[in-house]
Amino acid sequence: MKPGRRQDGHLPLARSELPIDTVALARYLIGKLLVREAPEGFVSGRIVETEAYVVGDAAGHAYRGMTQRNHSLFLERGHAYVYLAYGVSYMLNVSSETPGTGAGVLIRALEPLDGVSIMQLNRGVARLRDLARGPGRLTAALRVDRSLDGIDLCREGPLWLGWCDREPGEIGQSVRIGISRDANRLLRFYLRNSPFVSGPKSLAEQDPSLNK
DNA sequence: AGTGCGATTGACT
DNA sequence: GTCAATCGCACTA
Repeated sequence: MKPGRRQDGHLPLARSELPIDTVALARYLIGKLLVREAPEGFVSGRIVETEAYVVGDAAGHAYRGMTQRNHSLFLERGHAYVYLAYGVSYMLNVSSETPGTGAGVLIRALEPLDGVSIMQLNRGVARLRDLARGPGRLTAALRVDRSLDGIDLCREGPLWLGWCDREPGEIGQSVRIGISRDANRLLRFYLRNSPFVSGPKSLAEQDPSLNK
């Protein structure tokens, strides 16, 4: 890579490299790139926080079977499932497991890399740390909405996953954020020491057995 | 047809 | 720290 120049020639992740298992995929995606090619320009970020919504998970949208909303969760791994949460924020998931099985990984936070000025415009916020820290914030920064639901994230297009040549760093684990069912499982993964991670990172959260 | 409830965020005390 | 906004969905009747 040439010094002083951003490397934009990223390659999409090969689907064959994606772990089929949802938890393994959630870990795997930490440190990878999320790339958005929009009319406004090229935007990318490094994934620093994910959550697994596994098979048989009462907190998962596929728990009660396939519906019109969640059918993308049942696609072959590496497809986008986008839905509107609280009528306010779009959530971006990567489908996992084998075709016909409903499970996925929620992307919860990005470290902004390319297109920072575009993200600032989309978010109406200037501070780098606040651009994509949170699942609803990152979709706003990247202009991800239901129109991107179901697209293949393993090939170049409006939204895709890419390789990152930087070392991921140490990965932390904790309970998931904002859910009430199946709430004690350690299915959230994040880059330790990253300021771009959402939510608390207390010891107690990382290990609920420390709670009194 | 009506109801309750979120995989959240931003504004405010 | 608390709380309202906001709407699509799943469920009941």
